[in-house]
Amino acid sequence: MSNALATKTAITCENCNLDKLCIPKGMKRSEVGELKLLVNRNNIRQKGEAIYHSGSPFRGIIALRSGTAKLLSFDRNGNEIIVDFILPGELLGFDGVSAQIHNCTAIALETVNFCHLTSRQIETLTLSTPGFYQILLQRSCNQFDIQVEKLLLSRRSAEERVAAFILHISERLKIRGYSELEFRLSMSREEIGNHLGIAHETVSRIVHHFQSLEIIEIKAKQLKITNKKKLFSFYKD
Amino acid sequence: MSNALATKTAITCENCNLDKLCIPKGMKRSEVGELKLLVNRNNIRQKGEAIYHSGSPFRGIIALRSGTAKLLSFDRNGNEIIVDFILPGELLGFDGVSAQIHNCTAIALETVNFCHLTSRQIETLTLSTPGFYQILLQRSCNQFDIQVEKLLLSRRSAEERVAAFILHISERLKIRGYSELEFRLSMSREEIGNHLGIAHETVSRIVHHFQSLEIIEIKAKQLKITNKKKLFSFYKD
DNA sequence: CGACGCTTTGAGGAGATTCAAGACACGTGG
DNA sequence: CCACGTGTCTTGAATCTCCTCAAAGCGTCG
Repeated sequence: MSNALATKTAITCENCNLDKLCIPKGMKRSEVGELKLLVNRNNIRQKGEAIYHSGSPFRGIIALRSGTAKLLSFDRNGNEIIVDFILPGELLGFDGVSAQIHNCTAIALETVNFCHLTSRQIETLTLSTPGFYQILLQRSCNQFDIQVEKLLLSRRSAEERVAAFILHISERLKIRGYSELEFRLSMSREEIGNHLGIAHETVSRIVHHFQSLEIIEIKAKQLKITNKKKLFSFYKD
Repeated sequence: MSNALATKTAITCENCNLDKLCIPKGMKRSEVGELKLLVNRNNIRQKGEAIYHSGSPFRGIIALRSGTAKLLSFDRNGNEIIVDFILPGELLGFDGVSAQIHNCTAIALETVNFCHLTSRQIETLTLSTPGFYQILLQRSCNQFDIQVEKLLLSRRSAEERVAAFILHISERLKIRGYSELEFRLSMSREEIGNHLGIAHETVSRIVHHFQSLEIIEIKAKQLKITNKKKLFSFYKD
């Protein structure tokens, strides 16, 4: 059992990120059952398979129930640029809303299981749940805040970026109820570097450096944060 | 007359960016008059004055009628990081939608005149204009596409970034009906560098380099693109 | 067990930064 | 209208961070 994430019960409507769009904002708990019926569950993709492709028509929002994915675009030379990693319980597909055509490609980093809320189903929800659209709007404007956060990060040193990366993953896993101090990094060094805008060799060197400072323990993809405070000081100092 | 922008008639509801939110998407031309009555026009800020501050409550969307502004955040040391420049006819304020608190500060780079569509007025429009919310959603998800564009740009050389910066400004001015080949850069080299993530000395050197290649002519803040094709090749090759 | 891909480690080099100093532009007041 | 001062812009030189290239180590999976 190498994948710590897989040991937890799969994400359901009640604990997936979509709940933030339903339960707290006017949608009654009883209605969540309705949502359950609405949503297409148990879609599977194997490692390396695409969930959707850049250029394909937008078909709705996706929620990862288990597994991890990468969201990527391509530069003018056709090299992939990893825009984000999507962790279990997180949402995917907003890159298709604006133009109704996906701007990015989503690829499974390991076997993933996901729900699919189609455009039509979103319409249904909009009608039955007043405020649903407003929530979608807030959620997507949230992208703006995230964008600013990423901009700030892009100005910082390679070391600070790696520290921030580990802390962000940790925080996001924690929110969904996973262990925040010990988890598996499903992505390669190459993919981490790509996402952070640094060479994979640099990632390797920094991870090694953090280990020698006894901030983390890392063996292959399994990561353990042993001194979160110190790691955080790398990011915030 | 040093400011080429000021020579054009001021932006009105009919040619401001907001029109994209109304006319093409279900709002009849006749209703635009209604919008005119709704909107608070002729707000003024002098150079250096804030339009809104980070941390202040969201009060609605703003459309610049004339003048230029910068949208900024602060890093952990309190240094400003310029998230974007806002040109005449463009919209401002989406950084406050998600949390209902502004995430950024907007400051006039020269005297600006702007319209203000308050949250309440947005509500009114939502009720009277079906699909208005959907359009706002698309507009804000558009942020996602822009974010990807910026991510790609952040991976490129300083020279490519400056080329892209000039071309982007040119394109945005063109869309609003201004000259695309000759315009005034209201922001300082320092501010350009800040925005692009490079030192202001580097901006200076690159601008000088482009001049020596006869791609642009620049005198103080006045810019003329003399070889757009070549400039574009710097960006896309 | 062997092959392949991923990761680590080292050496050298390129691009951009930082620091420093001088040129220029602009607005102010005499 | 010009002299002056301040802030912006330019230019040069030294330095640094991170990249690229290269090769070896390690793990994983057929």
